[in-house]
Amino acid sequence: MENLQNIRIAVDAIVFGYKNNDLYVLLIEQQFGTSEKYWALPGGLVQNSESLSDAVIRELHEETNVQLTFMEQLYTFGDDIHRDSRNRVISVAYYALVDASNLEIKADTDAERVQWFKIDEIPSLAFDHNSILQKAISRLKSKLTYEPIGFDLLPEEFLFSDLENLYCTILEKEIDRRNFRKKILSYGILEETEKFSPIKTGRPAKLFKFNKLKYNELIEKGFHFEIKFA
Amino acid sequence: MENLQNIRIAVDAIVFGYKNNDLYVLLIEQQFGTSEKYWALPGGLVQNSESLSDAVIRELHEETNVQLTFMEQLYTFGDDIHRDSRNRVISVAYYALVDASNLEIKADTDAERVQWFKIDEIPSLAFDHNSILQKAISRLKSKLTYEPIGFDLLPEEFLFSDLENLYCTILEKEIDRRNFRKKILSYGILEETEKFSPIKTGRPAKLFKFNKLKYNELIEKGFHFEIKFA
DNA sequence: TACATTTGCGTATAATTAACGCAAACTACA
DNA sequence: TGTAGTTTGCGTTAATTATACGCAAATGTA
Repeated sequence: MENLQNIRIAVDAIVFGYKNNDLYVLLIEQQFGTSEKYWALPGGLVQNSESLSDAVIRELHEETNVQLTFMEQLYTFGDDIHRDSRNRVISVAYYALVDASNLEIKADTDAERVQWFKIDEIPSLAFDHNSILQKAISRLKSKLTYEPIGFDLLPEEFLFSDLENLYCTILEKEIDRRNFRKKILSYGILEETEKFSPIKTGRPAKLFKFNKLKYNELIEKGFHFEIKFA
Repeated sequence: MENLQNIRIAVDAIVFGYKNNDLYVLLIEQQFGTSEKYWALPGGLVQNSESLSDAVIRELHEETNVQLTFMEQLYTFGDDIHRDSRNRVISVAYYALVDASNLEIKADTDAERVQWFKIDEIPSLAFDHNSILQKAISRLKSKLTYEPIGFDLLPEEFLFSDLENLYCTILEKEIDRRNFRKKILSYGILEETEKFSPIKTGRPAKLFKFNKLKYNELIEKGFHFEIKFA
């Protein structure tokens, strides 16, 4: 009377990068059959003896060579039982961040292309990947407001104006530069470096670092990071 | 060269109820082998042609007869590949709320007992269900502060003091009764009824209703529900 | 030297949160 | 019938936080 379960389980990754004041996502080109090609989120089936997060790491390593700075489970997509037309596949989606400022992705092979896409220039993707991506974007937006994950999209040392632009572009909001700076600095989670920006226009700007240790200490004491805008 | 995937996929449900100023969770007793019995979260394997959320509803219906007022995916547990000692099972956990104020759960059979447990009197559960439950509790706590799901734990018509107690007990915080009332009322998402509480002590209290329509209208306009305490 | 540009610090005002006072409306009981 | 006990419902004030700006400092460039 045992009714054998015939459901496959996959992982998919939404990898975000921030570069030149724009948010990007990493896509790969997949071949279906002999002619059809589709851009899709990197991912694939989970192996029998690897954890879900290991599966994501492995798939990303096979298909790209990005260095993740943050990764978190997003959602499990399994309500549309025909999301993959060939078999029933349930997908556990993870979203991740990288410092894309100076990043080379794996060279293209004939079989597979890998490419950064601007968030507002996403093509029609395979399966339900467009809606998965939408969910990831909305999670990224809200997470950005209550956890300091913006730093994971920036280089180790960054300008205040970069951080500010990151928030503006991703959250698609105007923001008062001076109040933003005041607020972030008041938290005491940034460290000033001795270095200055190499940019040659306007007053030279200090480079800052995110002090994760200090942040964790504060969290212990009940601190709560929050960035809100009107 | 196809390596057949041998992973099962299950759903588990964390059902919360609020009764007599205490938070409860619904557990069932499972039999392992001939003698071992363990309390566990309701749940089971997903069928080939049902969606994940349908699977949760079905399992809950088979094992209990609770009427859900809210349900949402919590997390997918699949990093510990030995979480079930018999097979590799990945579990998609959902948490749900019910109005437990006047609720009969399904009568016990010999095979299976169903019971409400106070949140601070949870026994040692099967598999990794204790840690799943912990994650659900912490999600419930944070969700309570930024979405009006507290009403889903109360009867249709409730006293302000009930709502207040619900927040106090679940969040384990003191809270100024008067400021809490002021804040909630200022949102304009509650409706006063003509009725009064049947409680015979102190000044008679009005019964209130949550106006979900009004709430949704406000959300459209950019409203954001939030309850914070020191 | 004047100008454009961007950084970094400050201040005034509005809005919100936190802390508390107290009368009203009931029951219970002497 | 009146007094004590209890809970509700509405208020006021002080402290804190958010918002909206002003402006000088430090560079490169014309």
